[in-house]
Amino acid sequence: MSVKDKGTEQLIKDTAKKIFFAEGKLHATTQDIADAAGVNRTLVHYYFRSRKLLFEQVTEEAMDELRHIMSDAFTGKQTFQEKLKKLINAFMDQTIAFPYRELFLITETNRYDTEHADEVHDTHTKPFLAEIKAEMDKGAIKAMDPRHFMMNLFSLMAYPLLSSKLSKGFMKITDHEYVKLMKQRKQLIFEMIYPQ
Amino acid sequence: MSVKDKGTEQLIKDTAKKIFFAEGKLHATTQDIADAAGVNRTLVHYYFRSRKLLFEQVTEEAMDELRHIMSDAFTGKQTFQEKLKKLINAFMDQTIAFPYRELFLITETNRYDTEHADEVHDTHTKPFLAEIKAEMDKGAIKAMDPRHFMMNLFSLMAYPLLSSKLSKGFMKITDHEYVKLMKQRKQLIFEMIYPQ
DNA sequence: TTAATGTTTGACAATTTTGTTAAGCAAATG
DNA sequence: CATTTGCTTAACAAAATTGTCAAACATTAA
Repeated sequence: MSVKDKGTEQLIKDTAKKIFFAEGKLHATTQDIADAAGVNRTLVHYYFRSRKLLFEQVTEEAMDELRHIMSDAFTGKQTFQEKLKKLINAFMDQTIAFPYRELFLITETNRYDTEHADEVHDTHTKPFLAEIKAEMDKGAIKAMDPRHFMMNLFSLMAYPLLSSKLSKGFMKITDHEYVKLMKQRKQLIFEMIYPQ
Repeated sequence: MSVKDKGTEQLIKDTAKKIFFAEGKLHATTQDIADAAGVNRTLVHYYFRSRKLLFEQVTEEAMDELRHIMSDAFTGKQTFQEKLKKLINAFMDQTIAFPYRELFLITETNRYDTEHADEVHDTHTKPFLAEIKAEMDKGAIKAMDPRHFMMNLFSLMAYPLLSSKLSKGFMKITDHEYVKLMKQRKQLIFEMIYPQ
């Protein structure tokens, strides 16, 4: 099923996500989005009422996507090591496709001072933190505040893709080389986080 | 010398940096900046001609600040270990004060497709990468592409501060606790990067 | 076919943001 | 004291962006 076949509403939303999350153009106007989607700008208002509501919907769905990564990876009876690999694999794939998704969320939450869902913690994050703690007690990974562990993990996965333009400039890395480096990171991050 | 005493031009620039880099309000208008600085908006145009020129100046100075961190830390005859500590200390302090500085640079470079300074590499980054490589050859740190090492380092330093709102939400961390965690990271990052 | 329903469009209005101008003001220089 | 100079302001103009509306169009059901 192509992007076009999903109907105009979905097309507009997907195009907005592409512009925000993949291209990192956070200042895109409704006109920019309509143009990229190849539709009349009025349709943005027809389907979403206002620019703000489109943004809110996109933001909410992006938050959901983030939430689900952890619940997807950390359910089931696999070992911690296997779950961790699954998490790294899924998150990296998504972040390669949409490097600026979190950047969008951060700037949007800074824009208006919206507090975001609290129940997330209990359902998704808390079990994850508990498993980390258990793994530390076993001595499998270095003891530290599990929240530091989690921050380290997500930092190593997200930041290099978020800052690719800066990194390319500072380290003189070509686009081609950068892709190669990013592909190596799944394994590399696992080894840093979970030393053999 | 207080912020006010530096003259209006500097005051406007400093206020803009505070809004962009400290508060992460990337969509701030010239009116927002003028209000925060307590001056008439016309002064923004008087001193900087246009919004775009103010942004370019702020961007350029932020790039310079980033460049200097590495040259500052990596000149002199200290050991690699000492230089690394110096770098972590300086970068973390700056990032705690201005967590969104890089976020601003990333979105601005995404906005217009500006290529950024190449000579940076030779003067600052290349010697740093060479020292990393030497340290790996000595066996002091785990062997990998030195560029990965550098990415890891900056990821661990920058990302948790950049994403503090998301992290606080997902892990239910209070503002107070977050500050405490961030203060611990200087040491923690050094230990992750440079295992004893 | 006709009516009903949902979709798309262009023209227009409103709002927000940026940029310009001329005049006022204050310090300091002759 | 008069003048120059740089700084500041309010009022206005221009541009960019968002939002509205009625009419045209297409699709489906009666």
